[in-house]
Amino acid sequence: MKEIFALVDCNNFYVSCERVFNPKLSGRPVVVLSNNDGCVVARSNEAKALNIGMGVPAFEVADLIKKHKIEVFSSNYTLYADMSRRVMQTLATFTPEIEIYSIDEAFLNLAGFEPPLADYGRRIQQTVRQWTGMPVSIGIAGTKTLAKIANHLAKHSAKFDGVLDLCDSNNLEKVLAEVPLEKIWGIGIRSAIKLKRAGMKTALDLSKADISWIRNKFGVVGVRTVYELRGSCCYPLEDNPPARQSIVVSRMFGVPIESAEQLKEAAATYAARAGEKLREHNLAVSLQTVFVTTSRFIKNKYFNSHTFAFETATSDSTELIKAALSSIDRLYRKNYKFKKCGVVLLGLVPHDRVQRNLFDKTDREKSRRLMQAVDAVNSRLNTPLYWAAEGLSKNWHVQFRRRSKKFTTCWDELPEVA
DNA sequence: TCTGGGGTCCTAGGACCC
DNA sequence: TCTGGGGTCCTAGGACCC
Repeated sequence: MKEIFALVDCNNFYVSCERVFNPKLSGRPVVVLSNNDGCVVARSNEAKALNIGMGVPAFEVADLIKKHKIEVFSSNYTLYADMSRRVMQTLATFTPEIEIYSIDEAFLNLAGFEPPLADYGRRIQQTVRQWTGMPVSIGIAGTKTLAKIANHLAKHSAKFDGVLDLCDSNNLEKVLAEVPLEKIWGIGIRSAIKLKRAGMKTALDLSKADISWIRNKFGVVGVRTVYELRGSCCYPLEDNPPARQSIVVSRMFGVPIESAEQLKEAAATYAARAGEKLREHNLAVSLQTVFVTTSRFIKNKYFNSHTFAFETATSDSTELIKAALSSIDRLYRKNYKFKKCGVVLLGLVPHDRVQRNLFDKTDREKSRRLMQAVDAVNSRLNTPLYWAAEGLSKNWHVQFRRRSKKFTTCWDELPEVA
């Protein structure tokens, strides 16, 4: 059967999450900032209209924010993750064939559903709004790349009111001729520049490009994009997500770190968090890379990384922390202002398929029970257990000065009705 | 003064082997 | 001066995504 994809995408997701619990924000310009309140990562339509760019540093738009009384929030990942879960659960009531593509997007397979599919899309849209408060846009088409385009048009053109089905479009060429290259899924800034140099301007141009030329310039990824624009499906629905390849925990510091001790606290903190993620996914790790870096924007730059190989794959935070500390011993240099470090776990294997080393003397069962106990306690407490190596004061810690409450996940922070 | 975080896939090139 | 051919595996870096 021919594939039919619906891409459901939450509008301005982080901003919409804030608005669900703070209705006064509706109709007002709102932005949400990244960690340390560094960059703008979400904007309401009103903020976009005021020329607040995506990803711009907050200090660069400070004047605009003041002038237009823009509402500003720090990221509240706990709230956003919970809202995402609610939206995805709602979508799953419409079809079991769902691929959660990101925190705010999912592909649904609508093959076999009775047309007109736009009506069905509208029902999905209304249900999500009613059950979760989240506004979504829906694009429907025969390939994921075309569904992305449909979604983009649905969101930005008032006449579609948030839902567009390109399957029954008899003038697909006319639609594609309106889509600039940069808006195509898989075409980033580099590829767009190369394509423009070759005289192309729109998705229609790219869909008609010579395949061997594309293969030569953009590899198989480029070829797939062209076929997808032509309506041939190259990316099927992944409703059984493939095993994860890596786990990363990295953060910029609230203030620069100069001492080895504090750098170790940070590395230990991130290693512990990486260990939690590892166990959440029932994985063990065989390679751990730790990297440290100064700011990208200063003269005296330094970046370095070190990789530690575990003899036996592990998911024990104490082992990750120990390895991270030894990595910092090699990476630390005096007289640098470190701005960021990170822990990367690679070589992930399912926990129940770990190959024991012949000379491994560790009591794996004891370690597993300890980690289970720590995770169980931490899932219930607001002030979790942590390892001594993480340090007590953490004055380098990431800062969130304007964070909203955990409205949906913390009894002490429920919204109040006056 | 202040510039995010976490992922994926692909490719080219080197090491190594027969 | 001349200096195999082909395969595999690994890694770093590029490009992209949200």
